[in-house]
Amino acid sequence: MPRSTAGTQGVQPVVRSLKLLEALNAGGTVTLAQIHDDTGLPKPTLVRLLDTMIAAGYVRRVSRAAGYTLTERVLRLSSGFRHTDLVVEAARPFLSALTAEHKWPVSLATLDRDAMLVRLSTRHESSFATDPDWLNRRLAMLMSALGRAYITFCPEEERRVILALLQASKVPMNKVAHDRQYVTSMMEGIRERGYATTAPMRGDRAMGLAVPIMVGEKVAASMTMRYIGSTMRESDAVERYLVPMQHAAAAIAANLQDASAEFSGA
Amino acid sequence: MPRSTAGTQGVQPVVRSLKLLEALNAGGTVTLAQIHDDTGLPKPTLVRLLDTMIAAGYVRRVSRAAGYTLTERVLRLSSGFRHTDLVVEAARPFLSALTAEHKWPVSLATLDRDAMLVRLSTRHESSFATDPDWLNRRLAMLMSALGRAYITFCPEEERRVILALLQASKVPMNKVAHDRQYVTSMMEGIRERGYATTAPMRGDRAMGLAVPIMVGEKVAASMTMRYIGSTMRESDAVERYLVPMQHAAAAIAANLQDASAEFSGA
DNA sequence: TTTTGAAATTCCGTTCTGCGGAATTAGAAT
DNA sequence: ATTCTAATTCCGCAGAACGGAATTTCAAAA
Repeated sequence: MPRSTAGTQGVQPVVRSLKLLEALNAGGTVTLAQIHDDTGLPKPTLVRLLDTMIAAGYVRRVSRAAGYTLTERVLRLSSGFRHTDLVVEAARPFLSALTAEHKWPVSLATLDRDAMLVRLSTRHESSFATDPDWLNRRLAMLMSALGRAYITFCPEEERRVILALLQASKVPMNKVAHDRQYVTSMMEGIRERGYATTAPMRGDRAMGLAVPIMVGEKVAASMTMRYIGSTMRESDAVERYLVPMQHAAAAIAANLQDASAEFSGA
Repeated sequence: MPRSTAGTQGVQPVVRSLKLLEALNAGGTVTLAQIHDDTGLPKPTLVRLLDTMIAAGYVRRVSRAAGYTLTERVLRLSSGFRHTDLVVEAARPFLSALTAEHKWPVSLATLDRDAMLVRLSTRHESSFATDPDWLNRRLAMLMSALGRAYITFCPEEERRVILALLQASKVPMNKVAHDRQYVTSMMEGIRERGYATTAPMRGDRAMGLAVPIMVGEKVAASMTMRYIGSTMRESDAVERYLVPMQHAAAAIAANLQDASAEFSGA
């Protein structure tokens, strides 16, 4: 049993107060009785918790009759959760599934200005740790499989902006952005084949096979499977993994659209 | 001392967990040490709280080294806080100030489909309670000062929709929407004078003096001062209160824009 | 206005839980 | 492999949270 659970399900007042906040969110302005019905918590307990939240500035008592309501301060409880995080959440189980079935680690990255930021990785779920952990690190746009998949499939307008940023960049890895010929033919190849690969690096045994996660015309993220080049040829990897990867990408995109509908409509 | 505070400021674990959530929001993915520095809470306590939140689904441990991060579930803690609530928050102190200075109650309403919903009132802060409390009730668009102020100053497109809704309505009070002549001349008068008044009602001693709260071209809300007609003529009320009301409206709009910038940009 | 009744709030003794310093362990870096 | 920092678990005490019962509040009815 990892992480002791001490017989109870965590710190009780915390669990209860989160329940309470969700109830307030659901109802707008709610009376004590309604909260009591929704949460099943005893009224004196609710009053105590509500008083605490009022003192902390998250809740206001409207009137005895109307009950309680949230203040704008609750926005601080989720303001740091960026929209791109939704992709990460939606993708998590699918990446795990891919790794469980095919064994290689899979990771996912989103655009971060002029590079790809690795947001999610199943490295620790795979026995075949290839690289050091790239989680939360930035990868070069034109050298990494993740970056190539992104820039190739993103809308024309966006691609133009990114390339301009890369050309203005002083980082050596971005120098290739000046080579129009190289960039264009690379992207043509990727579009044709439907996947991107890592640029060959000195002494890097790990190969990447990356596909975009498309939501409409936009690319929400890209994901890559990292395998060790010496164990199989690229054509073998493509034959085995490309279709599963593409299916996963489509499924993630579908989940994502459901999720955003849920939160913009409510 | 109203509402006992028992020597401490509320339920401790709740206060602490809210602090913790804010820290996680500020940092994205944060290590235990960072949270410790941010919040000043002891590490064992933080681990206990974090475990609780993980069990509840609001937090995930990324890795020992990278630390902890929020899950999409935190959106449930504030998803119920609608954008229009921001106006209410921003307006609150200004309405209180108006009532403190001029004694009459002031209230604020936002559009709710085809009527105005009273969102805020200083009725209980004024000695001169005029009406029963209209908080959270819906007022007729064309008869109330609040509704008239809104529909007169809102964008053309929006006005057309509202009028269509009113004409389709079966509520007797909305019948006047069919009288084009009446509606047009009423709005012309309001635009000229810069404020709206309540439609004269039988036996209603209370008079309203309402102005819009404009954010750009849009009307975020309208606010009205309610005074007793027999104590002064409309011209007196206008002379004394119109300019303060307009200033307050402008100040509220300014505050509001700051507030929304803070939360969309972060 | 007074009355009435339902609902919100406070009280307070009991108990159990949250607390955090110290000890331990995990894991990254070398 | 070794080292060393930072995360995590342990555990006995203190006092905080708990919630049933009593009380108060407030709005609507008379």
